[in-house]
Amino acid sequence: MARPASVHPTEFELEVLKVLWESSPLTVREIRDAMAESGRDSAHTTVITMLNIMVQKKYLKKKKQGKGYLFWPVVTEERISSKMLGDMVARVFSGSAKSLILNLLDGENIHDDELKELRKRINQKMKEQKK
Amino acid sequence: MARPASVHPTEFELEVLKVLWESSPLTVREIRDAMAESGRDSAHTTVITMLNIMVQKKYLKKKKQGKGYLFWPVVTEERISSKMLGDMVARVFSGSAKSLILNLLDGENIHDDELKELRKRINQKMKEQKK
DNA sequence: GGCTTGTTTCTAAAGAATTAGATATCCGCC
DNA sequence: GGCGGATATCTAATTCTTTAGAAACAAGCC
Repeated sequence: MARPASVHPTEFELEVLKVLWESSPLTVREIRDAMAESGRDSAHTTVITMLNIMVQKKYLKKKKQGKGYLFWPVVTEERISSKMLGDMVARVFSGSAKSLILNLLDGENIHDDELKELRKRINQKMKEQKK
Repeated sequence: MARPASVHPTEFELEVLKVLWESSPLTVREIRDAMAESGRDSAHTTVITMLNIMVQKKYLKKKKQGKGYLFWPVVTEERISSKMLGDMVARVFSGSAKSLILNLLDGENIHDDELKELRKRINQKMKEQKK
């Protein structure tokens, strides 16, 4: 009878993960600083709170080191990205990955050389599926 | 000092929108029933509450008709989809639409004829950009 | 030992999302 | 005009997310 927990990392959690995917393990201070760099300047205690929640949710692990703790991710970027993307395909695009891609192609987001790369990858994929 | 409002339609709101994009305008009862069909069976008053919130948020408009109201969307599916997708590209894929698409292609989500269609669309796009 | 500095734990506040009951209102019908 | 059924409004409870202060604790230094 209330709001359900998000199945994906929340906004804050995703930012933490991005920092740690870049380099880990890190201390709270290092994480805090990296997040402040990219615009999210939270209090030290806030970051600790969130990190502990993320350990609870099994996104991270921590280990005592000296005064404080070191944190590192136990989920991969690929896995999280795929899950979030899959969810969006299902929920927003009624299960059609194709229509999602068409939507992107209609935007102005993709460079010429990137298009070339995508076409190559599609051809490859088609060959594989032939087998 | 609290959670910021979502810039996108929430889970519930998206389900309402999907119903109304399919066919509109509809009464509360019709919306409620359609949502129950697809698995979300809420109380009548819950649906009313959410619909009014959505009118406030400018997702819908309503108009008196007989006893009750008729509701219809004032945002298009394309617009909402693009926004949500753009947000995901930015937040999850660091701004690279290409890497999002590659992620999808690596899955097992796309049929052969769909791949063909995508390739066609990419070729088209490349021609356009040449100009 | 006690102070400083940096850290964590405890606690709780506030807004957002979701839920829905109790109550009020409207409209057609007898 | 009043009753019954359908509808809407008001109100509030619950949980999640985000925030961070106050207090506790650890470690090195004088």
